[in-house]
Amino acid sequence: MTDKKQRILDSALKLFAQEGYSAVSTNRIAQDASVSEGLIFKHFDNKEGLLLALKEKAELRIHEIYAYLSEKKNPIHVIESFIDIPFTIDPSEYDFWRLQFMLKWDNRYYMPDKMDNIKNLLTESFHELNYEFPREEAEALDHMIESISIGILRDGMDRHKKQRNFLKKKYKISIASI
Amino acid sequence: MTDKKQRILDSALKLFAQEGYSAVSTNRIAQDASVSEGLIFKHFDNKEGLLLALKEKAELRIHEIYAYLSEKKNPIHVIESFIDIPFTIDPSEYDFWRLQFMLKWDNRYYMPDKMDNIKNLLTESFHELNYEFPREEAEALDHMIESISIGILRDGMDRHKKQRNFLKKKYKISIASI
DNA sequence: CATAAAAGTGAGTACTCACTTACTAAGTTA
DNA sequence: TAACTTAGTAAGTGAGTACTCACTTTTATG
Repeated sequence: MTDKKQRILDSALKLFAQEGYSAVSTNRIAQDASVSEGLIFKHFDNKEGLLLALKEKAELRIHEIYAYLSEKKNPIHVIESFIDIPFTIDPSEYDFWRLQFMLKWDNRYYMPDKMDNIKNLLTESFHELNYEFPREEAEALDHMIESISIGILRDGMDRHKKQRNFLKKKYKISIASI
Repeated sequence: MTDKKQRILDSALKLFAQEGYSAVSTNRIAQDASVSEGLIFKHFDNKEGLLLALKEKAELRIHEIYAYLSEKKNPIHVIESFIDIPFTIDPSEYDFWRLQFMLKWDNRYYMPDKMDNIKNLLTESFHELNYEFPREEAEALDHMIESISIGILRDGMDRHKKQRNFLKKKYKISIASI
């Protein structure tokens, strides 16, 4: 990965995440990255290639998260770590995740849930803890975390911090006060 | 509202919801509505005017929902009706709501939550029911309903039906089995 | 060092974009 | 019925679009 190729990806990610894929021209990406427009096509064939390159990274990251969760032995720890996910994203990665969430609305690039593995892990965990409806419990928690993630990506982490401890309390994970 | 003006709005809504605002040209809208392109600008000034017309409707609908919830006297009924919301949307309105959710990612058109009134109503309800953290409880439920709504808009209602009764059970609303 | 491949440029290309203009047809009202 | 407004059209407009191509510069390797 050359320096300029990386800069193209950085600029594309930033602009796509801020304004949407269709609203950003290859010209603007080139300018933002201080690179000739032609270079984009040398490296990524076409505009869509740029987007696909960004999506590949996302799949890797999701798999990393899954791997991290699945090595936990205690089901309580799986649930706790899952709740922690949106609160441990580094703000420098917000653009990256924002783009992934935006793409979920685009049928062309929406992949029917890569997160399913993680949901299964949660279901198992709730099952081990003898919850009555582990599948539904997992979906409910997943929904909350998805929605909290969206909130954080849209207006920062501060407004959502309270939810973290509240949820942990709800799932009887021992920690400090709310 | 003339027939052609309505057809322009219908086509714009459909195409914006399916492919995103920026990805749809006024030319395509005109063709889809079987209308001259110029007429769009006669009626709505510019492309953005089209979007704003669609957004106005959304604000009205959200207020209707709020009014409907706020006339419930029993807090249990407020919560139950809130859970019901995504399951009672008519599929013919999916495009309409899909567009609203998509626009939440667009800083230019995102209005810091028109849903706040509804969240306050939920908080009051949980308070009346003596929940320990009514505010957080309301946010959690709101998050779940938002995320379920997104799921329904993306891949239909069937996959999410179980969640409805599960949630009602969780909030001790008397109904049949899950 | 010679050479070939890869990285990078910038001026083009055909086409699409949102929007305008000049116009006609169909009401509506005085 | 004459004057005026509104609905509607078709053919533009210049700016911007994704992408190409002929070319130069840099980098790696035998």
